[in-house]
Amino acid sequence: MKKRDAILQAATYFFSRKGFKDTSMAELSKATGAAEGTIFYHFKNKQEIFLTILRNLRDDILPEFERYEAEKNVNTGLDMVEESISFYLYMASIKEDLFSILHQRYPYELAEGNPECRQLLESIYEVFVDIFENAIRMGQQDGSIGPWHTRKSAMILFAMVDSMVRFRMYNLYDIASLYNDMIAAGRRMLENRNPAVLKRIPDSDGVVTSDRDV
Amino acid sequence: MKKRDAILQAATYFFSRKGFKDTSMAELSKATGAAEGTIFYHFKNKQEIFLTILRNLRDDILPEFERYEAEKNVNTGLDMVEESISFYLYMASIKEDLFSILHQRYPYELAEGNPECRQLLESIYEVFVDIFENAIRMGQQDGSIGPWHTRKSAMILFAMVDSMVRFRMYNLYDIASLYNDMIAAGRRMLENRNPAVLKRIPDSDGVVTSDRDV
DNA sequence: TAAAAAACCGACTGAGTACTCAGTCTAATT
DNA sequence: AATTAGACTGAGTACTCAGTCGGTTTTTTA
Repeated sequence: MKKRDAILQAATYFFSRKGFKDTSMAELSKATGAAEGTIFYHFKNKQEIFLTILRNLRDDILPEFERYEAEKNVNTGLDMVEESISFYLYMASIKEDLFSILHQRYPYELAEGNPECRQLLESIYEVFVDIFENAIRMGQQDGSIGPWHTRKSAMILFAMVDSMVRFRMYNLYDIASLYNDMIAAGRRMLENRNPAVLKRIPDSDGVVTSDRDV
Repeated sequence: MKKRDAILQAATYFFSRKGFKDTSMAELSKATGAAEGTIFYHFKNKQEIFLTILRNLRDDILPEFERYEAEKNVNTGLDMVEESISFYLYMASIKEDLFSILHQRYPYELAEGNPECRQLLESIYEVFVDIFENAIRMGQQDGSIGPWHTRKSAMILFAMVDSMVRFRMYNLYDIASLYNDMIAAGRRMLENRNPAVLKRIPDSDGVVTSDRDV
C-alpha cells in the first residue's frame, strides 16, 4: 500500500477513535511506518489530512446513497422510510469511522472559518436527510404517509437515527435492541390515518399489493 | 466572586465552546485573572476541574428535573410527553454550556477509566430518559398512549430531542422551526389508536373526559 | 545508463502544554 | 503586635506538539 493511502487510513482510524487533536503526527508515523517528514510531503499540514478524509467521505458515501436511491424496490413510501432507516444504520455500521468523525467537534469548528469544509459538511448532511425526505415524499404521493411537512419530518427522522450513531459511539445504550421499536415508532409517526387517501393513489398507479416482501 | 468559582465558570464556558483538550490553563488563568498556580491550588489537575463541573451539573440539574416532575399539571400522559419535550429543550437552552459538554468526546473517554465519571454520566442520563418514561407510563395508564415498550419509547423520544441539542450546538439546523413538528411527531408516535382502551382506564379511575383540552 | 523527478527519511526547532514550588499577601485570631 | 493559615502568585520544569529541512533512496524518463 502506498504511504499516502496508509496515512489516510490510519488518520481516519485515529481521528475517529481519539479525535483530531488527540492524534499526533508521531502516532500516525508509527502506525504507518512513514516518517513524519513523509506525512508532510504528502499533506501540507494536519488540517489538510482531515479535509482529505472529509472529501473522500463525500466521494465514497454519496454514490452509495445515490445507488441505494436508484436500486431500492418497495411497495409504499412508508416501507421505503423503513428501508432508509435500515440503510442509514447499515452504512453507519460499515463506515463507522467516517460517521463518528461527523460526531466530533473539530469538523464544525473548522467549518466556521473554512468554506470548503462547510460546503463538504452541508453536502454530506443534505444527502443524509434527502434519503428520508424522498421516502416521505413518495409515501405522501402513494397515500401511505400523512400530509406532514416533508423536509421537517425528514429531519426529525434523521435526528432520531443519528442519535443512535452517537449512542453506539459513546456506548450509552445498546442500539440493536432499539432497532425494531425505532422502526415501529417511525411508522406510527408518519403513516397516513386517512384510508380514503391511502386507496386513491395506489389505484391510479396500478400497484395492487398491500403487503411487502423483503 | 471567589477565584475558585470564577475558574469553574470560565472552565465550563471554555470546555463547552472549545472542548476540554483545546482549553489551556493559560486561557483559564487569563480569563479569570487567577494565576495558573491558583488553579492548581484549588484543583488537583485539569481533569479534576472537569469532574467538578460534571458533579455540579448533576447537582444543579437533577433537582430541577425532580421539581418539574413534582410540579407539572397536565390532563393526560400524552400532554405530559409534550411538556417533557418542552422542558428538556428549555433546560438545554438555559444550561447550554452544561448540555453541550455532554455532547463532547472527553467525558465518555474519561468514563472508560474513571468509575466516578461513568457513574455521573449514568445518573444524568437516567434522569433525562426518566422524565420521558414517566410521562409515557402515565399516558399508558390513562389510555392516551398506546401499549408500546415504555423504556424504549422513552429512549427514542430522548434520541429525537437530544439531536436537537447537537443540531443547535453545531449550527446544523434551525431547531426552533422544528419545534412544533417535533411535538406533533412525538404525539403521533405515541398516542393510543384504540378508543376502547382510551375509555376503559379513565373510567376505572373516575376520570371521564375522553377528549383533551389544551 | 545517466539524469531528473518523486518519494521518503528522521533529527531538529520553537511554540505551547500541564503542572510545581518557593515564597508573598491578606485577614482573622491570640 | 505577633502568629497562623489559607488564598494566591508567576517563573520555572519537563515534556509534547505540528511543522521544517537537508539529505538519501527509489522510480520514472530520456
